[in-house]
Amino acid sequence: MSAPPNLDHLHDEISELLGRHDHRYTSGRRRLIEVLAAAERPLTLPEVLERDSALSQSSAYRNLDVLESSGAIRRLTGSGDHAHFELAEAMLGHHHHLICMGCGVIEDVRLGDGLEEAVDEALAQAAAAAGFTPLHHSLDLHGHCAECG
Amino acid sequence: MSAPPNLDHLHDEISELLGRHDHRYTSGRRRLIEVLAAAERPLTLPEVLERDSALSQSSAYRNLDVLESSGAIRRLTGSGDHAHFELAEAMLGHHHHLICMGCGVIEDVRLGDGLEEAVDEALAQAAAAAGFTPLHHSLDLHGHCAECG
DNA sequence: CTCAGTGCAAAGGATTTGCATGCCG
DNA sequence: CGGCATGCAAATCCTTTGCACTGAG
Repeated sequence: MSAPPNLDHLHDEISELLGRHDHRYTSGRRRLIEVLAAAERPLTLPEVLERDSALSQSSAYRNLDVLESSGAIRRLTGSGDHAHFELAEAMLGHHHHLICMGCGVIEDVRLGDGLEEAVDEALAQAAAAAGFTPLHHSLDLHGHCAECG
Repeated sequence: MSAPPNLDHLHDEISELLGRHDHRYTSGRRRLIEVLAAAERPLTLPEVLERDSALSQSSAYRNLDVLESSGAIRRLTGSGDHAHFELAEAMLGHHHHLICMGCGVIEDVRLGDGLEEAVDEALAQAAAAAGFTPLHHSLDLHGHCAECG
């Protein structure tokens, strides 16, 4: 579950998503996906560039935008200066995040289905009362990682 | 509970918090607190300045930092370009947020105590397994507000 | 006096964009 | 060919900082 799916299948899925949005699955985009798929946690842009030095900053940002708007990846904000990127839940499955308030690192966690359902239901009610149309929820734990004590 | 506490009492509490951190409760800081207390939802810096034109941008940012580090207010990130600010939970009580993906507006919501406890317990277990020290959780619903359909 | 607080203007820094070129379909 | 994609450099824009000044104790 925490392991990424087969790479060939992953590329097929992404290709399909991009095609549906009239975008090409170019080599730069494929490299981004491979970096994210190989990572064990959400990465910042500098971390992505570190792991594949052939990527250029501006194209990487542009392609992460394209991948995000096509539903292939997810952008996480709120932890320090840099946004973090990870494969979308369609690929990784629904999960949440542990966010270190010291160094900003983010790790994935999964909770029980029962709890997820209870949360969704409670939020759906609150949303309805406020005139909101719910799309998805995020549930993060803020604290300190092992390194930051 | 969703109504802010009595203003005098609020100022006393903030004053106490600031004093504990060796900061003064100056008029600029008082004005910030009054704007946030009067708001029905978390505000961005431009929204704060709009509501009290006597505030200057840089001092407002500086004072919001001081207020945040003293535990008087909370900074919310991840919704659009601007951070949002609201009184800390010590003042407003524990709650969560509905975040509009269209216009970025944020509204407060409260969930049942039972659910909160279940969430905390599940997160505490996950955190322990990952070597994280949990401090607090955040639970947001992302969707579209009534305006953004 | 002393030192935190203030405000203006300028700097910082993550992210975005203009533009000329390259490449896929 | 035609238009999306790329990459460099420059621009944007929220936020922070330098510095000289003011005010409270």
